[in-house]
Amino acid sequence: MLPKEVTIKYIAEKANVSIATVSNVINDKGRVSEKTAERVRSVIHQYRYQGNLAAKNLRTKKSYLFGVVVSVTQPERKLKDNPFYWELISGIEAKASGYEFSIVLKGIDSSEELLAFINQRNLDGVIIVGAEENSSFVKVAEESKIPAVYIDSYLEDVSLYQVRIDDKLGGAAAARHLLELGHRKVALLSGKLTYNSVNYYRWEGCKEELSAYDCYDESLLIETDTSAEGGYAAAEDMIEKFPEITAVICFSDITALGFYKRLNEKGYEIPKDLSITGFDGVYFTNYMIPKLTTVKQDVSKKGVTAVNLLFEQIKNNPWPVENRRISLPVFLIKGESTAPLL
Amino acid sequence: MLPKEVTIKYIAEKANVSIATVSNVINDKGRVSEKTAERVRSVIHQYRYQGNLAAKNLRTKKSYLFGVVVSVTQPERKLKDNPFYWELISGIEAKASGYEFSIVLKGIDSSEELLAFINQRNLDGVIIVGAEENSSFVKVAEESKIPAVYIDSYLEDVSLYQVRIDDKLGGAAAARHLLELGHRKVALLSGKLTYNSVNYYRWEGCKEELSAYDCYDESLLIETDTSAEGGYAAAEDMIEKFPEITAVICFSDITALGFYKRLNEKGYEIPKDLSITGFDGVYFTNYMIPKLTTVKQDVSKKGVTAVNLLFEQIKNNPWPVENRRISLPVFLIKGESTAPLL
DNA sequence: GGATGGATACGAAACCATTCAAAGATATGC
DNA sequence: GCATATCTTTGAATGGTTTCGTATCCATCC
Repeated sequence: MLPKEVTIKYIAEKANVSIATVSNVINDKGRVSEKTAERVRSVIHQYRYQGNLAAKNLRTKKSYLFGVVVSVTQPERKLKDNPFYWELISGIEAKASGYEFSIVLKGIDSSEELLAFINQRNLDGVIIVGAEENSSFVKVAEESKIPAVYIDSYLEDVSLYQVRIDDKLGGAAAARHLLELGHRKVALLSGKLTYNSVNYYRWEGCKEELSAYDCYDESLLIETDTSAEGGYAAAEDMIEKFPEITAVICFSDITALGFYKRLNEKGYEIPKDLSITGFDGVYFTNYMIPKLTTVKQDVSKKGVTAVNLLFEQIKNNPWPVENRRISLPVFLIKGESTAPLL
Repeated sequence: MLPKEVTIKYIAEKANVSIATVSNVINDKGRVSEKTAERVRSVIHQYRYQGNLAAKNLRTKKSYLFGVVVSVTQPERKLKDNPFYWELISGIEAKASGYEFSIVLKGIDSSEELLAFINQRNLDGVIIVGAEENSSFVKVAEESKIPAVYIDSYLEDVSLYQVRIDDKLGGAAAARHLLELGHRKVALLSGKLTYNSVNYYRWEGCKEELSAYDCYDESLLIETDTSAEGGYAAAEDMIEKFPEITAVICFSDITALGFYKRLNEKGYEIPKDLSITGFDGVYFTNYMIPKLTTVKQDVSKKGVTAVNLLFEQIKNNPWPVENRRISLPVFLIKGESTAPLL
């Protein structure tokens, strides 16, 4: 005959010990004799006791939950249609599950929303994707003093934990690849190019590399939305205004996707008329026609790394500041969207 | 001078009322005079009091959290690389946020995992994506007696809340479209075709429509993985074994993506050599070249609807069983991947 | 003036776990 | 055999909220 709810108290009674002892057994506090512990464990098993997380949470102020915060598109409040996020979350989720943690996915609109989210939810930590230096998100997360890891941010505060890729090297790799193929008129298709953003460093890498060949041209730098629509729209402008360009470095695969489309509509052939490179190496790049040459990152690993960093903080195992920024490598994947300049 | 933690007790003291009164004000229980309520509210505001969710959760057994359960790929434990999921979750997240709920995203591997997840987390509800009739996931969710909504399931138990699209009609629409274009040798590229699955009904729709023209051919039904790889691999087989086919209905956009790729490699042209249709209408179909003809569903709305259904249950507002299955419409989007048979 | 009743405010229990100090039990050493 | 040290175990406090039943207040009416 099971009681309506099997609590620690119930287990204690059945095992003929105090509540405290049961708690000690569960949490492996070690001060319980093996004999007693065994008995308690068997009762726990018998009644399938599973601690009440809410009570535990209240007492210990730990929730075994952490937030994953991504910003949402403005008016419609939708998560951004970039498979990058899904791949990232896949990595995060897998790793977190291994630690008995669950993730709360939250699209955030404003810093107030973030603050309320963090404060109310008793989160044990938060992973913030793509916050920028001056963004209020960063301040909020810092002030609320919960363990945080920033993905794809370039924040100057060295005490913050950050995971990113070597964006600059990636940009440089794409540029070098095109330069080696003989291209000299290379356009850059960036997302919003704010200082210290992912796009900023990709741009820097490109710029340095192109400059080395003396062919960097500021007017060929286009900013657009990091979306397929953005790429599509940019293509329109670009090919009309700058007929001389022979290659385009897209700072995101998804803009490359849109770019392809518009180019195709206009009757351009890739890579014959124009060489294109992408960035990120999300799964669909393998299926683009022609296969996209792209700077690949291990997105899933990025998520895993962020979770690891979060746990180091949660376990109160602070790292020396010089190790708190982890930069993962990038790999240039040569597809068929780039060709030697004839 | 703020106390370390501003609790309801603290507010009560500052407002010169009892804890109970503060609680009543917060929860709009209405037995507080407007004068007192106003005073309490002002103190709450002054100290930026935000209730402690853990305590509230313990007391009320509500967590303002619900789970979104998707199954994971088997060995690597990764979320499936289909943008469909992300779009779905986008809808769910947006709607849930509006209700002050947060979503816990969980990749599930086994029914034990699901059970532990539901029991421990004090979830107020759970949305289960793509569970099949005989799946242990369904049993677990049913037994644990928490409000649940099934997305993309065909479960016979009429008491369960289910959201899906009219898969059969969608399949029929795709088939009819091709038939109208003159195609008679139409292959079907399905995902795992288990009874009462989404694929099953898409297949049924196709079958009936094709049969009406007396051209349904069982041997042209191919099962594959619902992934780009699956589509790619299937294309290989199909075009070699069945050179007579003139059109292919893919039961998922992502398989169509893989199919395109392989076709392209083999030198086939779409739609000249083969007409292709997809299913779901995820964002990238607009950017496929040629643009994919596909049976579109409003994925985001599907998520929103599921959340609504969940809330009806949470608010203990059970619906008559005949309204518990919501079937959303599908729309045939004519792209450029289908053409009249010459 | 006292009884009546509705509106308002409150005290205390309950939710379920963890934790700390202290008590109880057992073992050790002389 | 006794004092002391070491393990085990426990009672009680604690965390922050909701809720139920009761107490208080004040106005109204006879």
